[in-house]
Amino acid sequence: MIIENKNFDLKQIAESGQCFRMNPISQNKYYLIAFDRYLELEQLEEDVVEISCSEEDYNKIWKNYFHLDFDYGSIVDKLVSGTDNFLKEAAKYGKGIRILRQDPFEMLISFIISQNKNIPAIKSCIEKICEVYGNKTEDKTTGKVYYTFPTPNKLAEAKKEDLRALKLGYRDEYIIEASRAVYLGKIDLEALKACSHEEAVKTLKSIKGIGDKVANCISLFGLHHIEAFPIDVWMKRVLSEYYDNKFDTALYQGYAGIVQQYMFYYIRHVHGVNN
DNA sequence: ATCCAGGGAGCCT
DNA sequence: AGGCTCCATGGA
Repeated sequence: MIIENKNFDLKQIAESGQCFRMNPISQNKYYLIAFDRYLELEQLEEDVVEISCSEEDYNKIWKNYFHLDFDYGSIVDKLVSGTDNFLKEAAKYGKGIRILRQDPFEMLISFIISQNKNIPAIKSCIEKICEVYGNKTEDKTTGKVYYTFPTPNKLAEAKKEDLRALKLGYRDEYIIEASRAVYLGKIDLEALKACSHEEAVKTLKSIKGIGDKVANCISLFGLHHIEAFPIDVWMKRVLSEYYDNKFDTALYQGYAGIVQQYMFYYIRHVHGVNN
């Protein structure tokens, strides 16, 4: 079905570093694996996207997933007409980005894997985990075969040596411990959606292998706390090169995570990163 | 070949 | 609170 929505750009979303299983098929066309489902999307024109799903699934799942009921335009307008020159350019450049509502457990594991890796390496590790611990599935609409993201149970039972064989490095025990915490109910990810961002970060950081940055990414991309503000090497670069390390997130109270995504996406572009 | 990546734990001031 | 060092590995 065809979706018309402003500030909805597949390329920008796929390259924004928040999702690791959305990749190009051809020019303007992407596939996405999320919630055990496979989806194809094509950017027909600016603000017009064709999605390979029924209207029912769109309303039930994907509208929510892409945060399409939220007005990004007013935030972009505010930044573009504001006094912060870096944000002015950043918002202009990434105005089609949306913060996805992704599966919390998938984000938990994905961002544990992400530490000290570049995005292509993260993607490759995640695909390997899915191939070994996920379910092989065939999409009825397109006939494409894909692997779902593993359940907490499956990863909780994984052996350290087996994960190490997938080249996850020292993150193997972090993954197993985090999966056990979720499987055993010590960490209730659904409950963390309902509580505050600060409380969620505090709880996530109690898991070994999760520090401030990863916790903020999980909070932003998995729990949809859009006030989260993850600071990675790219954001450190922005904050020191453009703000003398004095950026005030309080100016963007309640939606700092969206501002963060514009900054992250733009600074990588400025430095010529192409993945 | 060398550097670096959507970092964090452990240890030291 | 802030600064080291080490960690395992692949992409650029």
